[in-house]
Amino acid sequence: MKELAKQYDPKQVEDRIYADWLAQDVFRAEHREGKTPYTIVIPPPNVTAQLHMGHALDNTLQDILIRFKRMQGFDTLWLPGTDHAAIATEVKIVAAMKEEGLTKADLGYEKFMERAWVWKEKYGGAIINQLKKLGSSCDWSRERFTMDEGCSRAVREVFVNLYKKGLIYRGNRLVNWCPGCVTALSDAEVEHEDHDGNFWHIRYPLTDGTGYIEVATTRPETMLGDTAVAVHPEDERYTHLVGKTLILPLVGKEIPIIADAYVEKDFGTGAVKITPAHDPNDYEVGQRHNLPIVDVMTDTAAMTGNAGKYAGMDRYACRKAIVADLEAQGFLVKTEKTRHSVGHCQRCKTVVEPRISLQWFVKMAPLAAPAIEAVTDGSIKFVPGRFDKQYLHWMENLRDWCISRQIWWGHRIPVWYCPDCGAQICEKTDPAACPQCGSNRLTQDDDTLDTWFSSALWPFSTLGWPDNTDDLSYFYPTNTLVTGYDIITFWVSRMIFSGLEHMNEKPFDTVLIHGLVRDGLGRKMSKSLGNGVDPLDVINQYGADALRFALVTGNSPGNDMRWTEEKAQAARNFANKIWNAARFILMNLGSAEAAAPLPGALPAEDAWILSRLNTTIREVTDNLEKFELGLAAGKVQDFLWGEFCDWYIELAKPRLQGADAAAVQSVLVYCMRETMKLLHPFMPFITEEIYQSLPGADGTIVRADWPRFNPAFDNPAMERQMLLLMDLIKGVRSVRAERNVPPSRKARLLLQTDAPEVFHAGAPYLERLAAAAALEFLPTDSPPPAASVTVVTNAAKAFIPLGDLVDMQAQQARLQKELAQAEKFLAAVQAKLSNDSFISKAPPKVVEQQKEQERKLEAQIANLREAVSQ
RNA sequence: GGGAGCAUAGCUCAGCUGGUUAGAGCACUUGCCUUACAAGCAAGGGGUCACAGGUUCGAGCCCUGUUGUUCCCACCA
Repeated sequence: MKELAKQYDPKQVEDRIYADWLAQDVFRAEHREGKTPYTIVIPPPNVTAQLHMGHALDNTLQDILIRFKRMQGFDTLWLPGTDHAAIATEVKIVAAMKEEGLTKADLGYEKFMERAWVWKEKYGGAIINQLKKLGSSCDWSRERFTMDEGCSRAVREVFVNLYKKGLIYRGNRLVNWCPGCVTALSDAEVEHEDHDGNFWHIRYPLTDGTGYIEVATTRPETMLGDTAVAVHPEDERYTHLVGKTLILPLVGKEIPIIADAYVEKDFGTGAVKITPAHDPNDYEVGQRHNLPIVDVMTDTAAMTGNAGKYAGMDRYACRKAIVADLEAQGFLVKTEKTRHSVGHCQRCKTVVEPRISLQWFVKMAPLAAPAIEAVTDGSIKFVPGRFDKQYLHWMENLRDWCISRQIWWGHRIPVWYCPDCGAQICEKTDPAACPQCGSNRLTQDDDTLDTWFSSALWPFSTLGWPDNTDDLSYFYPTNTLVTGYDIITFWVSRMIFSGLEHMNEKPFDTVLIHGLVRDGLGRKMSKSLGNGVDPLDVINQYGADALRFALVTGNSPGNDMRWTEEKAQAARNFANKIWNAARFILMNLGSAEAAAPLPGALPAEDAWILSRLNTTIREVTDNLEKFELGLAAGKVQDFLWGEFCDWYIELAKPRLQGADAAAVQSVLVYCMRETMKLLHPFMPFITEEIYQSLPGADGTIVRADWPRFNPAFDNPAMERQMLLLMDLIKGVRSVRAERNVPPSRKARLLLQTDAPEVFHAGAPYLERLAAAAALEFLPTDSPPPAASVTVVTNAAKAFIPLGDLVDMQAQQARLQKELAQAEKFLAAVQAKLSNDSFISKAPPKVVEQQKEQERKLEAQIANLREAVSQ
């Protein structure tokens, strides 16, 4: 027998086992005759990301599912990869260049891209190794990258197809513009936040000198681009002024007063300055009234030449200057404090500026319709179901998707322009010359695509699409997508309409949504707060198994969780408990024959634990099928610790010295092995280590058969019988603890019972677990022994002669209290049973439970009454 | 302005389609180095399941309202 350490050390185990798995290639997906595929595509982390707790949770959940399905015999594929994360990555690269005093303009496109790829090679892949530390059983041979050759080809294919269907178009539109990243953004990439600001009331004089109109704005700098003032058509205060003109203060330009129902009469002054170039609503109003568009801001939010004397100023400096000038010239009526929503760039947090620019868009309405149907008709299910609403609400209110970005790191828009004839060419292969005029002076569009454009294709681009590969036909559609609720809009929704559009089939059937991992105070983990927990530190200190188990226990779909170190400690303690249980079993095996098959006729305790194991198998499997991973983890833990360790191993101890040692050994090994399988998806490393060391191990646990419910082991009668014994043991322990009797002080145990055979068989356990020096049976009608403590269960009365430790008065009080409680409970049970509507309406099973309860209580009360009167 | 979640023991949270006397971990109290484990064992204290109504034989769970809290969406300048 090999000597195992008393404490489990994950460091001695995890890396070695992971290396073994890779060496044996056990994660590789196969196409086997007669098997069913089960596929998960990883939400690709940003290629230069560092593993954080969100990744740890997301990937733990995926690994649990894929390991479970793999053991169930599916042809599993967990397809890994990374995302180029266009803006996020480019921001990092640009920041690093700045350290060297370089800008993108200094390098130019080609040199910048060279640098970017070098950067990607250098820093990309760290996250892949971190996923491996976590134990992720991805098929690494199929690892992909959103900008690799295949994914790029898929992007090109999709763009060209949509272009030719007229679903991609280019237009000069008002879009969200980030002056920090200097690019357009999609609506989804703008985060709105309430800010304190001012509401400036400004007087615009009428051209004819008969008065003025007062407007109010939170962004006075945009007035330089005003081309009208709008009022509500039915606002009596203003109707007589519609059609007249105003002089725009500071600018001196004449602008019309128009009527438009967009204006709310009761808000502000009821008159709105209209700046079509810098506000989405004003843009709409401008379109309706054919107003000119005056763009007053550059791509970095400085003022343009249109801003007159303010040209070149930053937007906020300009705001200050404008307010000062308005005040100085008497146009400023008043300044109110206000709180209003301000859009920020998701990546760099810069305040987003609505801006007119020439961008590419995807026409959403035709794509959204089938994507909505797929969820409403149930062919794609969110778990939990309430996320349907979030998804549908988003999908039903979509505006066209702005997909062009003015950055370089990404997929270049595959459109060429002919300077000679003005042709616009979009084909699957790069055009050498203009198909219309033959010009060879074609230039490609400078823009790149939104990073989500490529990740939207992830479930099929990674399987080889547009080629009809074996992987694509076998593994698509995928099965389960696991992700956080925070990217349903960015990613999940776009994968759904993309899959339906390009594959004619949904990309997955189930979307398992999880929440955020927050800190111990419930705050989001963030760099600025410095409250982030590094999963690698946790792995280093407690092990990957402990991290995984801590993340999954108590976690329910869709809900946020708080991370505290205590959770890791608890999980680590559990790992140690498992380790020691295994150590105990191995220490007691003696020889290898202990792997013998289970004996035919089983003693009560063996039948009991096998029945309990059996039930656990059924429940855990059921929970996993229903994506109740946290419940499943809890049940394995309860069985392993609370039943197998706390009871069965203790019961096994005396038997291991006796004649049926071999039988006990085989039950111990059997239970341990099956439990390791149940636990393997959650704690892959320690379960593999133990599985391998148990006799009879056949290869890796990764490919072991998932335990199945075995009707032959289902044994409620034996479970009931064991409960009688356990009740008595607990009762004896309780009274002894109450009197502070140390376990070393053994005492005789005298029993009065109608089921002596049960307790006779359990004698060794009573001696060991209830500190009984000897077990004796008294006739049921004999008087109690003197100076003894009395324990009452529904199956027995036990007397423990403890001499001077016995306090008869306290004992009477305790028994009276127990009796009162039992009687109260019985009364409640009998009230139900005497209620006709309960009998007639409650399911028979529930009625039977109550009757069983009544029988038990009556037996216990009878025993208690006797004990009290004795 | 619309929508959703959460509210259960001192703390963090489970509680699956309503069905025994509401659970776990941590913390706390007491006793144990019982030859797997002190990261352990045993025993124990601690909850009017936010509040108010309702449905039901039966409600932590379903319905209505209230309060508190978190989040998502939204073009009131």
